[in-house]
Amino acid sequence: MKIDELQFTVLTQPGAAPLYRLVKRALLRVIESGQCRPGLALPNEADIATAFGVSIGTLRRAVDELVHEHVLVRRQGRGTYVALHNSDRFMFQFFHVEPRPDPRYADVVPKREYPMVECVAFERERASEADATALRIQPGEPVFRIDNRLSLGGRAVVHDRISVAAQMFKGLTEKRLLDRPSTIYNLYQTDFGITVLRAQERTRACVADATMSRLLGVANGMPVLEVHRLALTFGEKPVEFRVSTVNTLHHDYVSVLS
Amino acid sequence: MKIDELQFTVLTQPGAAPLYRLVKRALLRVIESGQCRPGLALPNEADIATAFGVSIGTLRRAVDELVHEHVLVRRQGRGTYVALHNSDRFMFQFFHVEPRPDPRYADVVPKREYPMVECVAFERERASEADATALRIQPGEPVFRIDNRLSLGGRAVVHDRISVAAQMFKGLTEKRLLDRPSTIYNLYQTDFGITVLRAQERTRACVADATMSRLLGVANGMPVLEVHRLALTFGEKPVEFRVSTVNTLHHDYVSVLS
DNA sequence: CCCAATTTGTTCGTATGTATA
DNA sequence: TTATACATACGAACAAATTGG
Repeated sequence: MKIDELQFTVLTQPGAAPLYRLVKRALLRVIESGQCRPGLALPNEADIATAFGVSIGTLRRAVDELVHEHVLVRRQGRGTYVALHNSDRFMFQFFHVEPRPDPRYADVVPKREYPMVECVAFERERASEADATALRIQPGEPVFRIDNRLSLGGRAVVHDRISVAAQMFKGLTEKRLLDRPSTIYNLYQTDFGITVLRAQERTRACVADATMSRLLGVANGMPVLEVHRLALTFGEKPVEFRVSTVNTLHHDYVSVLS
Repeated sequence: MKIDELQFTVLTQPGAAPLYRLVKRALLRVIESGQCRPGLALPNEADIATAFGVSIGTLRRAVDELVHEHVLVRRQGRGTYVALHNSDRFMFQFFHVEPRPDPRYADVVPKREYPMVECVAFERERASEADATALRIQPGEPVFRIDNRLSLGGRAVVHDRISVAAQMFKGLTEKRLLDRPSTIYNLYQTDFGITVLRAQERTRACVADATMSRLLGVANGMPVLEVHRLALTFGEKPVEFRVSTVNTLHHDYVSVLS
């Protein structure tokens, strides 16, 4: 990507936010607008800085924040890239289920494992009340509903029920979903230009109903974890509402507070 | 705190980590050593920079990282302080239980509420296997065991079973625990010089046993959330092992992935 | 294998703005 | 008002990683 192919504006009104934040927002607009697709390199820092009419230090500060928010990725000697959702980094930013460690080998860090994903159902339905409030659409509006089953070490551990607004994912089909080469968030990004930046989760303990006990191979009435996740993109816009049901008999939901 | 009262060293061997990281570690050593107690201000940036023999930009970069890790707090026009564990910020860094929002009022952000804490038991016991592996001590070594019950809106929601090495908390008594003016992590910090920086959690769904159903007022056999938390201080040293049992009938365990 | 070009990473120093006491 | 301290912005020089010749 060359600097003279980019359309941008840096609104520099006095008394507003610091300059590096204006630059950051300008960069965000460039990225959101799709002028610089995920995976592509930005022009080099010196060129962007002069094009924006700011010093290189100011530009670097703006880029620093975007790197920290996983919007950009820097590689010394190569360039700065729009972040792609296919690396381990992004896979495990949103997948937190791990086998429970054997207490006898406490110091052994359990190796994070890629889940095997199996699509159980793909439907076009009408948004439920819960879908609608989460996705900020009207109840009854069309949604795609995807049911996936995730396995670790050959054992079914997680069931995901995913709802996305059909409006936002025009042309999504079961085939395209099944043929995706990487994660589902990578599909959102490459095929629909939607980048999931962060997610809110609400977790609770529930009892496995008949369907879940069948899908996860647990006894009926066993306690399971239920995680309600709302995934957001730029501007806090909701992208996906997902209810994950986790069999925590042999696995844990892990997180780090820092 | 004046600059000439500080003992410090900046090991600057060529080929090592970048200078700002060496400065960061030097600052960490100063803080860990207790020369600068939590709540106190550091000397101003210019003085620290000249004392360390680095530029102000380099020092600021080191401080930036420590601020990001909640070790330091900056206040424009006032100074830079060693972070204290008494603010909302730190309270809610480690407390994530919120009332379940009414779906009819989805846009209303539930106001975060301070839990009412009630000490149910305080004992000096011997470390179990689980305590020992988590806290990296020998099984049978003395530990303090604290059982707390937390209520939100007058309803008991969480039970915490806390284990800490007696070795590390010499002189802890039930009275000192009960008389604490703020959170328990604030007590660790002010009375024992131990700052909890981050924590790892493993969450699973369980069935309430007789004790828990009594303490939390849930029916026997109801599903509850069980959160195993290991709290860490400087150098990844374990401080506290805690098992939280959460009644998620009317509350959620919330988190943000970003 | 080494060299040169390119790009980000680190460090320096200075000047000015803004919040606080 | 004044002094102090952090915040922002600028620009230069060199280091380190990467790539391609």
